[in-house]
Amino acid sequence: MNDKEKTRKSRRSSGAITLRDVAKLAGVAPITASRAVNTPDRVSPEVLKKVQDAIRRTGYVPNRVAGGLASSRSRLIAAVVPSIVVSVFVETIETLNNTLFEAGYQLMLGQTGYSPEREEALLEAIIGRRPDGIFLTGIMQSSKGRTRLLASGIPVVETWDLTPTPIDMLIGFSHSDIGREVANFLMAKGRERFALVIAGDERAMRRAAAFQSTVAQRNLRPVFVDNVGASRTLKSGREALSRILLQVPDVDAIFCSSDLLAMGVLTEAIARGISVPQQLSIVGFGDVPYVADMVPSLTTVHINGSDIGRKAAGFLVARAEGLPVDEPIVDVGFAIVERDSA
Amino acid sequence: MNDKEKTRKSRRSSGAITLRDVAKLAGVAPITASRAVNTPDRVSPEVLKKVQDAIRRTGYVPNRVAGGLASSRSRLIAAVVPSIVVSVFVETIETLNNTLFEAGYQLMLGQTGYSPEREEALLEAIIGRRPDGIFLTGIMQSSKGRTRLLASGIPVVETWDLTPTPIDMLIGFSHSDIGREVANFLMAKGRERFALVIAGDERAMRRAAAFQSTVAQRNLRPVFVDNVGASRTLKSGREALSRILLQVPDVDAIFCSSDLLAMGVLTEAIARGISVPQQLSIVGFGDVPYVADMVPSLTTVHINGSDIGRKAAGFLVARAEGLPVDEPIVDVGFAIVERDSA
DNA sequence: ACAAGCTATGGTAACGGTACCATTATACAA
DNA sequence: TTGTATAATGGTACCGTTACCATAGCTTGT
Repeated sequence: MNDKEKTRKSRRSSGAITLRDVAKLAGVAPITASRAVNTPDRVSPEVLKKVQDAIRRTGYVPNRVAGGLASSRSRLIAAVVPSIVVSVFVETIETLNNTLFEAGYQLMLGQTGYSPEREEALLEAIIGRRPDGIFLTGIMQSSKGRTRLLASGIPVVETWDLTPTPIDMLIGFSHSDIGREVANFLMAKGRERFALVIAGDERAMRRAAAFQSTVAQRNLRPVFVDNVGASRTLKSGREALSRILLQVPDVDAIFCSSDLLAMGVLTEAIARGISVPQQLSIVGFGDVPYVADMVPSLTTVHINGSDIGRKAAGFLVARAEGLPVDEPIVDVGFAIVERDSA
Repeated sequence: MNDKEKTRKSRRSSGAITLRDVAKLAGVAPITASRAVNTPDRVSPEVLKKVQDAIRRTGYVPNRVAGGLASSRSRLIAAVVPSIVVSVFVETIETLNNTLFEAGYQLMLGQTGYSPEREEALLEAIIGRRPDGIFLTGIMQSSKGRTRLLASGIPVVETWDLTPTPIDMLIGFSHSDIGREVANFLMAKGRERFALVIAGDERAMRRAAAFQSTVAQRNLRPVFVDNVGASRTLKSGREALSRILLQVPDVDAIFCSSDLLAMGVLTEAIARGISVPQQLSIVGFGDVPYVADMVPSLTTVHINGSDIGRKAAGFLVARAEGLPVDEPIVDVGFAIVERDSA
C-alpha cells in the first residue's frame, strides 16, 4: 500500500537532485541548506562546509524556477528590441547582458520586428514570466502596452529616446536635437541642397522633421526625403542615391538614418565618380565600429550604446533589489563625429 | 484569530491576480480554468466563455514560473553565443528567437565572451533555470561542460561545426572543408602566394590548417599566417595587410576569417593602390548582408545562418514536446560566393 | 436494462524552493 | 542566579500552477 503510493507520487518528480537531498546528505534541515547556499554568512562554518561537500558530491544545481516562485524574484530581465540584425542596438544588448550576468541576472530576449501585434504578444509572454525588470528599446507608444506594463508592477526602462512621460525609468537622447544639430553642422560647412535617406521608423522621422524645419528657417530649398521603407541594407542606400540624383541632381549633402544606408550612399557615390566630401557630404547615424576605418571614413552621429546598456542594467538591478534609483531619467546625449565624408 | 492568521498568510502573496481568482469569478474550479486556458477543446463551450470573460475582466496573465515548476516545462530555451557583436552569429540568433517565439518559447541569451571561466558560470546559471533546451554556438569542448550538460538531461544542439561525438544534436558544417575548398578555389584562379588573416578562434584555426595543408600538397610557398588575436575590427584587417606586405610583398591572395577583416584588407589595398582582384584576391567568411553590394563586392564563404537557427529551433521544440528528432545530425554545408574581389 | 466507455469537471497533492515564526544554545549584563 | 539579547537551526506553510486520479452524467452496444 505504502509502496504503491510512493510509486505514484514519485512519478511526478523529475528525479533530479533537490535541496532536500543535499540537506539529508549534509545532515541538516532543507532550510539550513538553503541558507548555506544563499546567505553563507548566516550559518556556522561547519554546516557551511558540510553542505558544500554535499553539493559537490551530488552535483546539485539549485532550481531557480522553484526559487523564483517562492521568493517572487525570478532574477530574469526581459529586453524588447525591434531586431538584433540592426547593428546599432547590438552593442547595447551586449553590454546590458554582460552587466546583468555579473549581477546574477539572466537576459530574456524578445524581438518585435517593428510589428505592433507582435509587440503585444511579446509583452504578454514576457509578463507571464514575471521578470524582475523590463528593458524597452524606444518608448512604449501603445497605451494598451503602457497600461499592461504599469499594471504588472514590473520595473521598466525605456531607452533610445526622450519623453516627458516615461512609464517608469528612461535612458535616452533627443532625436529632434540630432536632426537640428546635423542640419546646423552641414549648413556651417556651406551646404545648401539637402536630401535625407530614412528607413521609415518613427524615431528617424523625428530626426528628419527637425532637420527639415531647421533648414527651412534659412530659406533654403526644401529638403528632399527618400524613404526606403523597412529595408536597412547597403543596397537600399545605393538605390536611394540613384533616386535622389534624379530629383535633385545638384544635391550637396545627405543625412541617412543609419550608417549602413550611409555606406550605401557612399558606395554609390564612389561608383558614380562623385567626390566625397567635395561634391557631396554624407552623414550617417549610429557610429557602428567599422565606419571609422573605411576610406573615406564616415562622418556620423555617435550614440554611446554601451553606456545605455550599462546604465539600464544598473537601474533594473537596483530596482529588483529594492534600492532606490535617484535620477531615473537620463539624457546620455550624442556626438557628431566629424570624419572624411562630411 | 482567524483574521490574524489570514493577514499573516496574505502578506506572502504578491497580491496579483491568480488563476484561482479567475476560476472563482467564472464559477468553476481552478483546474477547470487551467484547462480553459491551456487546452480549450477539453472544456465545454459555456465554461470556456465564462473563463475567457473572467480573464478579460481581471486582466489575468498566467504565471509561467509557477506553471513551469508544476509541469517541469519552462518553455524557455537558452542560447550560448561567444558574442552578439560578431555579426556572423546575429542572423542565427534572430531566426532562432523568432521561430521559438512562434512556437510559444522564449529565448534566454548568454554570452561567453570567448572566456572559459565565464562559460562555466553561464552553464551553471542556465541549468539552474531548467530551460527546455540549450543552443550552443560551436562544440562544447570542455569535458566538464559536456558532463554537466549530459547530467542535466536537457536537450542540446551544438552548431556551427561538425564532430563525430556531439553531446546530443548537431547542426553545422565542416571548417576544414572550407579551408580546403577556398584554397582550391584560389589555386584554380592561378594564385600561388597566399596569406591568411585569422582572429585566433579555434574554428578559424582549423580552416587555416586545412588551407595550409591543401596548398602544401602543390609544392607552393608556405602560407603566411597573420593572427590578429581577439580583435575583430575593420582596422585590424587593415593593419594585417600592412604586416603581410612587409613579409610577403608579392602576396596574391588572402583568405580572412571574417568578412569584417576582409573588408579591412580590401580597404587597405585600395588605399595603397593595389588593384583587387587583379593584383590581389581577397576572400572573406560569413557573407554578412552588406558585402554583396560594396565596390568591389566581396567574394566570401556563405553560411546559411538563418537555416541553422530555424533548424535548431525545430529540433529543440520537438524534443521539448517529446517528439522524436529523426536525423539529429545535420550538415548544412557552405558555399563559396564568387564576386568581384577574387 | 445494465455493463462499459466517454466526456466534462473537480479534489488533492505535488513541483522545489523560501518567508516567517519558533526554538534552542550561548553569551553577557544585572 | 536570573533575565535578556543574539546566533544558529529547524518546522511549517505557503508561492501559483498542473499531474493524477476520482466522480458524475451521458451514450452506446447487446
